[in-house]
Amino acid sequence: MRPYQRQIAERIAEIVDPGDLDLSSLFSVPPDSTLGDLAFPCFQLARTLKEAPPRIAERIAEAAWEFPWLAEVVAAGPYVNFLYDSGAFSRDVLARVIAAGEAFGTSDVGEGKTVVVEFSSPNIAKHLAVHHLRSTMLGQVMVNLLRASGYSVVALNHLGDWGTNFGKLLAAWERYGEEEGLEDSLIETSDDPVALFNKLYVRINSEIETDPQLEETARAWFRKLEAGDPVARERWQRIRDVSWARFEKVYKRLGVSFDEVIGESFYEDKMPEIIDELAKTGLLVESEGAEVVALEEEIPPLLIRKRDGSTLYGTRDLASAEYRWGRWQFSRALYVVDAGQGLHFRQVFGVLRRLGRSYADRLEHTEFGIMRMNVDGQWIKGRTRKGQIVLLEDVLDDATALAREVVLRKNPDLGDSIEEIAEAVGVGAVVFSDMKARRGRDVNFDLEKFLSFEGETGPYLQYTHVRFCGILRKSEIDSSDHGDGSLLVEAEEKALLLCLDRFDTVIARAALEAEPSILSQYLLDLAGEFNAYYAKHRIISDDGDLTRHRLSLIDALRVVLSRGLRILCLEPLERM
RNA sequence: GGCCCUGUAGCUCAGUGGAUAGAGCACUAGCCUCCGGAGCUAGGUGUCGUACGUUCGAAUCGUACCAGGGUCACCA
Repeated sequence: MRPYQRQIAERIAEIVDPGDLDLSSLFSVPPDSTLGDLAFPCFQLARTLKEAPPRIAERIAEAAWEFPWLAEVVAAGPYVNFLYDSGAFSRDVLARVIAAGEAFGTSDVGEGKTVVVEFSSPNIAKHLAVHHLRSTMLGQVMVNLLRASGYSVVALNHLGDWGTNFGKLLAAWERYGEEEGLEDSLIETSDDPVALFNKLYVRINSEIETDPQLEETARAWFRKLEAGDPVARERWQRIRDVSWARFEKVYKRLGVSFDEVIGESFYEDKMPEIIDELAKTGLLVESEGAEVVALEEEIPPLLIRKRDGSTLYGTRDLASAEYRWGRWQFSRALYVVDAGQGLHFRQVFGVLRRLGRSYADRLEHTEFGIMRMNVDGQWIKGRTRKGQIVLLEDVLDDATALAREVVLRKNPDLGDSIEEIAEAVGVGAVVFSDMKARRGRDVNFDLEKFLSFEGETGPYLQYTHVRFCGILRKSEIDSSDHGDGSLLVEAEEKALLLCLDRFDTVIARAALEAEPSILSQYLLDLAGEFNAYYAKHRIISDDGDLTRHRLSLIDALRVVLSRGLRILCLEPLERM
């Protein structure tokens, strides 16, 4: 809690006896800034004190308040409103921001704790598509938020590199690889080897429909892969390598990186152990020829082994949870996976709970809404098979091209840096539009909206940052000569300082709730407040003292916006 | 049908049980002698899906219902 609020809560506790009521959780913000900066509603106290709220409010307001930073304490009906002294408040907030510098907003609540965040997790032999954007960016931003809160974080990519479909791919490779241009020696040097794999996959799927025999060939190839057959293994490894190389290019553009890339294949030899345990404890039961673990009444059992004895991805998720716990002893483990898998995770977590795993309650499915594609005017859930897949790279390219056009029009003399700026603005627009709404909401993939640069958008935030930089540059006053803020008494300045004051709690809440939009909304708020202020007041004026104090505010705003943008994987620019 | 999620302005969405529910987009009218107009200001709309309940107080919590979406065993 912020210092002012804590001190006020303590003082109230001296004036009236709160019993076991936690006063600090009761504060709110007055609906109108002219009423005050902090409000204390007396309803809860009325219950314990058996006294009317307005009377309590009066008693509190009339008591002695001797904090130098407090200008006014007034009772307003059942509320007590506190008005900070503008000069003192400004000085205190700015001093905290300047002292912390780029570290402002960070905390140590997570110190000594580890959080594992599984996100992105694309399938190899395919391209990253727009629908991967959500898991990828939400996950990376959660990682950034948690790190800002002092947690040690493991950013984990649970690569989809295993399954019977690779049997199909290997069968296709053997059958018509050469004829499709997949000459062995050329794979690594090909422009787009992943596209070749895609073609093979599509082709064998359509051929399987007319020739069911081929299905058996594919299964045979997968068995070879499982058994460690050198040819199968080598080809699979190459598919994995070229796919990863391709992913990394996109990840780099998005500011995404991983500490660990552990594919599903990794858990192949780790499943028997947990299956044995399930069998020994009697949880594993036979059902319709398959082996399952029953769960509570309202959710269906988790399928552990198919009729043919092979495992499923649920089995792999059990093994991966065991592995992660053993290796990291996490205090939280997040699965950044779409909401369509809600049942699956409830089943997996449920099985671990039935096994008595202490860590089961630390697993969180931080789900997000699906991305819908517009097909003939209808918003539908994207399907890879129908070929309407939109490549993530293409979206980023479109965004960058459009950004380049706009930047060039608005600011033609940026020289060589135009390419970098266009990339930052374009990608920023796409990323931010995905971070803006609560993660649980479904999003319609509307390219026009993704590429919008006006209103509540990424470029708007970047533009605001550019303004900060422009002012600081133009003033030619060194930051060591900035004022302490005690001259900042305008209402708009108070609003901005209250905004700055909130930053650390915003980060903390966003990390706790694994909800990037809390930060996005906050930054929009900050930028909006600033732009209104900027239109109304001059920062650099003839009044040298006032100028120096206002520059101090601008510098603090720049620090916070820059840090917030970085956490959201947007680049804070100096010019655009 | 069971379970999960979502219903707030024409559209997209904010809204930690507290005072008169807010932004952006779209539409209209303004604002560059002056820190970057990707901006700002002013215009107006709401049975907060419906009903009942809990509470001093409900968009927020509970129950039921309505509507939309997701999901329900041998894919991941």
